Amino acid sequence: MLSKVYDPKPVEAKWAEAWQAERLFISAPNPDRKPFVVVIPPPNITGALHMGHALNNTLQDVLVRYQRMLGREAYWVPGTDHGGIATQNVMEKMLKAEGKTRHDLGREEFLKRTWAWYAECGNTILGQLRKLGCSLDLNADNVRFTMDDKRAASVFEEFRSLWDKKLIYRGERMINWCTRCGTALSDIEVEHEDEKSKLWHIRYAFEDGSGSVTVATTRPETMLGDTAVAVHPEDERYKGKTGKKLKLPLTDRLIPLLADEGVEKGFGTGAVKVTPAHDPLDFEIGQRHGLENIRIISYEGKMTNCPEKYAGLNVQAARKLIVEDLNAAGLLEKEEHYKHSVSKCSRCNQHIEPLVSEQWFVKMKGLAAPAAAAAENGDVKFYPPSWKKPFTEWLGNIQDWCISRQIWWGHRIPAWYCRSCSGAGLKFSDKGELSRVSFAQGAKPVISFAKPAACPDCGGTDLLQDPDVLDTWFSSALWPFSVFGWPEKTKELAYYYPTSVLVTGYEILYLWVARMVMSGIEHMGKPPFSQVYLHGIVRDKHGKKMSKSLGNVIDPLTMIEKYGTDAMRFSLMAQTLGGKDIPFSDDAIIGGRNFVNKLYNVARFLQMYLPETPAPLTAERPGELADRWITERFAGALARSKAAMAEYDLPKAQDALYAFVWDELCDWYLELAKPRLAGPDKEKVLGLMLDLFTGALKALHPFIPYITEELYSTLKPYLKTGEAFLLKAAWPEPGAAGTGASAQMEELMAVITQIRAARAQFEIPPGKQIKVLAASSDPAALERLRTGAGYVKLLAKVEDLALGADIQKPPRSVSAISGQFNIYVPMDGAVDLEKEKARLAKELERVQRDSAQCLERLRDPSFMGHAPAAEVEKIKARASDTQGKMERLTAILEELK
RNA sequence: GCGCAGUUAGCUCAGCGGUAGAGCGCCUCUCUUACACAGAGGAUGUCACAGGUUCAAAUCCUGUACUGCGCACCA
Repeated sequence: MLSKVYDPKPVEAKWAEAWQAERLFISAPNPDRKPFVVVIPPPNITGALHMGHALNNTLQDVLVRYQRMLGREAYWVPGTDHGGIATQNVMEKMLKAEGKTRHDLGREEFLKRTWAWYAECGNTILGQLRKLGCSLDLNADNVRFTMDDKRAASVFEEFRSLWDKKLIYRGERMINWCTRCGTALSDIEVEHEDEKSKLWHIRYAFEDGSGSVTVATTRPETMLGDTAVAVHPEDERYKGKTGKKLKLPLTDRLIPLLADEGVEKGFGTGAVKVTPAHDPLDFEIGQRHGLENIRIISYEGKMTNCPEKYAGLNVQAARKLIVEDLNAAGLLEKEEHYKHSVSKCSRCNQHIEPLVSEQWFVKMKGLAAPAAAAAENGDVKFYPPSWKKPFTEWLGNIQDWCISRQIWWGHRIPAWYCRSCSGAGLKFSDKGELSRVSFAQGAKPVISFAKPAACPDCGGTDLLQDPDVLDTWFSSALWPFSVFGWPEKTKELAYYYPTSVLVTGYEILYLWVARMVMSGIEHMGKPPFSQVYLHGIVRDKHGKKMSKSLGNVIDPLTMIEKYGTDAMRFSLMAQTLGGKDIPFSDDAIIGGRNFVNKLYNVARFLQMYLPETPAPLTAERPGELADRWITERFAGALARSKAAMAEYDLPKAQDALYAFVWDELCDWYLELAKPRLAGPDKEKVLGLMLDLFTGALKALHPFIPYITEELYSTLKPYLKTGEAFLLKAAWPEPGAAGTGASAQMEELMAVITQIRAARAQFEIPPGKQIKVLAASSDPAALERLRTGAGYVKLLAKVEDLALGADIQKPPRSVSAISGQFNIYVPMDGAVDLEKEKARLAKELERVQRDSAQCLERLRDPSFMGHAPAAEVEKIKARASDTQGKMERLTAILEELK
């Protein structure tokens, strides 16, 4: 006999291995079948998988396994993402531990190391996906990487084609600069956070001595780059003063006071200092008035282009010193506490410096419009649907996308410059490497994947590649078709594109999903998927975001080690609803583990009765009430589960099966079957149990693949037909329901429950066989109970069940009411009369309340006049039912007096 | 500031017009040869608040309050 408790570890390892070795998850174009395609959101190669990955990949796996069992040509395409800044940061952290920076290594050596890291980390991630039970073919020939050769070809094609269409351009714009990461970022890689700060009021005096203007600012240090002060054109306070010059404090520069609609009259003093090089609004004002952009903060975050005193200071230090100097000069009018929103780098949490810089951009408006239309007209559908609006609104307000990053790890921008023709447009580092490019100062690009043999203008051969790399999302945007070899016209691309559903967290809806939709339409002519399933974030049990600093991180691998993969998957699926965030804890997993153990024990139970030498059982099936009932219940559970799957309601789909197995198959049917397994019906009953249980295993397989595959493999030899692997089996078809067995069975179940309750409350020892009497004035009901007497005797431990229309309550007995029946349980000794009275009185009260409610409604003319007939009938039936119960209860209570 | 979600049993959440539900936790009994990772029984709720619609509201509408999340140039 097997152990009482299931040990998932060896079982999960065995099947994970077998599935990969047999290559059961590989797919090939098959014109006879409809494909079901999912591309994995490729995990960044930044370390181990976390709980979010566990959720994301389990969701996909459930969908893919389910569709595979429904007969679709299922293909879930695996891969990893090079992860741009995120990965570079990981590398830099490791270097820091060695006391080095990437500059100590140089670009080439740094990239060599990162590729080595990719080999290591990429494999770790694939191993972890395998552990999660993902039905991904993880053999090397099937795994993609966003920076492998084929994907590099896709990225180049994307760049070239957008460049040719003039959708990629280079220009000087306000961008978000992270001084820690040392690169530009796109707008959506910036997070906003409220921060306590101060609002400083600074006085700028007019050149002509006619007083002054006071500006309010949260960033006094940027005043060194001011090129104007602006007020609203209709602000009375500044009537006649605009156009005059102001003396910029701490410098010898003069700046104009000008009028601009962008200034809000109500805020502060109504006058705003204008620093076009370091503030987005100021940049716009500057553009409108032709102001000069004076960059006083360097890419390193240090003061520059300013009086020597401040040069080289970091922003914080400069702020402190400047405030002191202004105060000393009597120009600081006041300082107030102020809370405002600051920009932070989503990768390293450092403050972002907005600054003007020449970068590569993609023009987005024209790309966004068809993507928004696809969402509007339903070509791309969202689950939950509430994401459609934010999606289309974001596309509607889209800004151009800054795609160049001043880092090393990534797809290098395929632009080359001739050293002699580009002249002053090329800037070099101390080491003589090309460090920055300026088209404004004369750099001329040649777009090419490989180094061009010669400069098309002068024929020179000294060409240098652009030092920047592309935003990591630039390659991710192509993922649903680059994985199939685009721009090559492969047969995979033709068969699998567009994919079926994209499953991802809502936090990358704009960063990734929107861009995939745009590039899919642009390059393939169709959106890359028709459905988007957006899930929430896995949080700790209190709903807090998991983070290393809070110490509340739950590691999926630890959970798997402790409870098994199936248990973790089960509990994740039980909680992921409506795209909401998921509070997760050890406690939550235990329910999953217990269920897996329950299944395991059902199999153990069956094995006790199955012959030792496996052979298919008889094809005959039993047909008594319990058999018809359980068959009907299974059909219902399958139907509910299937319907829920169609709506992406995975918890409901799973729960329907869970409830069937536990509450019906185990708690009732299996108990009822026990004696029959020792009798002549043994093989037929066993056959039905095997049908139902293996059916449930199939239906549950997408959720808990390991235990179901394992149990199926042990039971398969007893089945007439069986597939080699459960995962290749067909998902069971719901059979017919509504044979009437349920109502009849439930009547008996209610009687059993009543007897059990009486036993428990009057402390009749659980093992003791008792005598029970049941009376009813309804002969048909009595007949039904007579037929089902065996069930009652078995499950309520009754050795003698007396039935009759005129049965009287025996003295020293406990009473209960169930449906049509008065049930009496004679007691050995004296009955605690007070307890019995209290129990019945409580029941009477409940019935009375119900009855009164029904009668009141039936007396209410507006109810009778308005409610649908069916509803009225229902209430009438309830009224008569409760009336009967009341009378019977009252009679019993009367007798007890 | 604008928008979107949420507010139901101690906890996590279902239910979304016709008698308040599940899982976990809690209490009582039971190690009955599938399972104590179990079985049987039990307790627990002005369904955030205020209005409205309706014969009937946890469920629909309006508003308020909190909570969370997006978006936003208020210096």
